[in-house]
Amino acid sequence: MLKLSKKADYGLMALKYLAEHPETQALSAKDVADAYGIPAQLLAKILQRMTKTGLLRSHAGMNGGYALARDAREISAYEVIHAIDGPLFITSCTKGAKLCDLTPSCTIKEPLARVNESIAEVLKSISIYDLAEHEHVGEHEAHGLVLLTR
Amino acid sequence: MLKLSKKADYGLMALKYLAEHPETQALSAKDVADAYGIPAQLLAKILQRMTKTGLLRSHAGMNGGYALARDAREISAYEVIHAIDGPLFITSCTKGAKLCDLTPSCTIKEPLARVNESIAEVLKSISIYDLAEHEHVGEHEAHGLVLLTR
DNA sequence: GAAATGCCGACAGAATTGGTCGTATACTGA
DNA sequence: TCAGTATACGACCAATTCTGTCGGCATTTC
Repeated sequence: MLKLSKKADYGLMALKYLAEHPETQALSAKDVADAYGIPAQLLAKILQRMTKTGLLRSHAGMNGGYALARDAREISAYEVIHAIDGPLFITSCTKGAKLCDLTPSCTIKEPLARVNESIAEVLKSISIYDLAEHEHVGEHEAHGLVLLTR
Repeated sequence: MLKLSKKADYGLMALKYLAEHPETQALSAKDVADAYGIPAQLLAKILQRMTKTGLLRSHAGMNGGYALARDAREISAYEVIHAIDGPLFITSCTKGAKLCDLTPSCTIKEPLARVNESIAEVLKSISIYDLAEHEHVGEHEAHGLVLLTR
């Protein structure tokens, strides 16, 4: 429970991969899928989703593919997850429309909404850049991450 | 995505309810289920789970039921969720046994594990007591929660 | 011993997620 | 302008997970 969907995982992996290959103009869905052994068509759909929400730029045709729409530092894990899995988040009674049908049950919701916020904050504080490996500087970067997310 | 299971929700609600009725010796699964309109048998199983992990004390027979095993302040949301939904947590490739079967894919895991930690910390910082309503002192308590979970 | 309750495993139905297929559209280069 | 490589997108099937139910048993009280 409380785990990311595979799609979100794939999405994060893909962005990470793109972030690690800034030299290339664009990478096709297949390129990335092959790199990680992800079903190509599925990943394609995921990338398309992210394109629609402005995280990626796409280009059809030969040598086409996807590229980050912004600097990896400017794309948060939160955005990725949100783009792929929708509005998201804790507390199964997704508020918005009507409350938890039955009874004034969900008195729990309100406090949990705060937990929600906290988690969102954590995810927002992580960027794709943080996920990517930066040529063995890893030692230090990793340390930074610890502080970031603590 | 990333939402609590209904079971976890139910569990939290039930504990909250118990915390709000400290005067009674024990409340039966049915009592609680009726109070919130939750399927009684399902809730029963959930309460049993929590009993096994030591969050609740149970007592069979007439006027039996469940009661918190400790002060509400000493039971965290984390414990509840953990008891109900198992070991839990982010990153779909549940590490433990083998890694993500395919390729050295999950280079993402490591950084996400930290996110995981952060979320766990947040959940650990919330107690059942925080969820319960304390006779209109609410204003202040709620404020405290905000700070807590920032 | 009967009623109320907890305990537990098995299982069925529902919902969600993961993954595939087919087709249309766009771009590139020869 | 044609062939090949890509993305775009909707429909759909398959697999898994989650929710909820049932049945039988154990324990306690009256």
